[in-house]
Amino acid sequence: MKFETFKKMVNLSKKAISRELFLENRERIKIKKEGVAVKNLEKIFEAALKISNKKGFSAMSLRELSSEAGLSMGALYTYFSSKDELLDMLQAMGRAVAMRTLIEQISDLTGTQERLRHAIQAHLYLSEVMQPWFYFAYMETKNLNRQEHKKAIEAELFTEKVFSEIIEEGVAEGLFRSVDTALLAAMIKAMLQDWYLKRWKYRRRSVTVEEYATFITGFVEAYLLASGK
Amino acid sequence: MKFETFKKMVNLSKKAISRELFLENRERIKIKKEGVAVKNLEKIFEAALKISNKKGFSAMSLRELSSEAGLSMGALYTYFSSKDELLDMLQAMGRAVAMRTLIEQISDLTGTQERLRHAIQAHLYLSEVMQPWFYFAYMETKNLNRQEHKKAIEAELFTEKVFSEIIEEGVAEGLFRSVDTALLAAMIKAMLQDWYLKRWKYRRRSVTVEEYATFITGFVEAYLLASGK
DNA sequence: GTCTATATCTGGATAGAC
DNA sequence: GTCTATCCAGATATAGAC
Repeated sequence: MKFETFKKMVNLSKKAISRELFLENRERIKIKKEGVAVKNLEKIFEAALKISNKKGFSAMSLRELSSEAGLSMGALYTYFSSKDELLDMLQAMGRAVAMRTLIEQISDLTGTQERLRHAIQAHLYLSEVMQPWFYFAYMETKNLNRQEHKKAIEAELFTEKVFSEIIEEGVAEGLFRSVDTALLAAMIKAMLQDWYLKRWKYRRRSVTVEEYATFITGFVEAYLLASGK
Repeated sequence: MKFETFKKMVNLSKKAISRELFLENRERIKIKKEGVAVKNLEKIFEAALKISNKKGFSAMSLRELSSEAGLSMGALYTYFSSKDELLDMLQAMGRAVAMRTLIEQISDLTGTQERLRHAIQAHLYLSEVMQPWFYFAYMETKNLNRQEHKKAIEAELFTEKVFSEIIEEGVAEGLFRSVDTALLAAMIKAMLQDWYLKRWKYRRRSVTVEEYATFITGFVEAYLLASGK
């Protein structure tokens, strides 16, 4: 699948993401009209990621956020009741969208090798569509409260498990040679994360997300299909 | 080489690192007696990394640093003249120690495959000895001023180049098959970085740094030595 | 629903005693 | 060299007008 096809398929426009955010947090948001709320959340969300990814969430002042989002300080506080709550909202919302999309993408596929390729591709494409959020989530994990931090770790281990299970299946089938599946899955994760953590590098070198996906797939398969040793 | 042997060889005790820090910044530090300065810098350095790695440098208050380091606010300011300068000092110092050690380690080795293995191992072992600094440097890069930021990028690309040059050499010799060396080198970097960025994961799984080094070496060699495709 | 104005507190930084 | 006390800018958060 081409990246553009994927993008249309998952249909993760900024507005769609903001609507998710609104619905997920209906109880704590004071605004009642969905249209207004979604429009403003979209602005807050985008502005918060932009500033945080430049200087870190804790260094972002709410004045700055207010000016970047085009809303007053007072208005901001009708969408969340503290800066920490904003952090949790951003984190929880993005994670919910990402996890749901991933699960949708990786189910209903047959053939071990096909599934491995597709899982790698889906992870990469998704992190490309939601790049600012993925970068943010990675960099701010340590600033979350205990509960949210735990969920972030679980999400990392869950997506890793997607890979280790496919690999184990391939080993059981005799398709792949026997390897340390946990370590290999961790390495796949690390490589997938590099794509959104070091965008400057790959952009500078004009590497497309498709090329990157193809490279990783080839790299991993060479290891799994290697003859001896 | 075993990790413990490496550790003794490079002799990077905390005190040694602090002495470097003192010598590198002699002009901006007001304290004249080397003994006093090194002892306190050691405390400041360790405390700053500890707090920053927990909550981020910008969220660390100097009062907190002062209490963790066991020095008053006033005393802190005889070692640096602003919080930003402290950030730059930490960054510059660690980078200088790391780069020098790496260059020492990777020179004077013959045999392409041997050099590749050794480079991977040296990077990992070094990041293990200086783990708090490596984690800090990665997470705080975006908060550096333009000049320091540029140097951090250069250091990343320099170490990447170490790998791509060895690989290119191997390809020229006909030892390795022809691959995208830039991408492969970037992937090696990403995997090496995961070791110090996600220590919790590898500790939880009781993976030793030697095992990790062996795994990556095998992974990369399988790709470089793969037959067809 | 949104704004402006303001209360309150915490942070970085420094002066001056010892 | 180090400490305590203090200044003041800038932060989060809220009150009340519109």
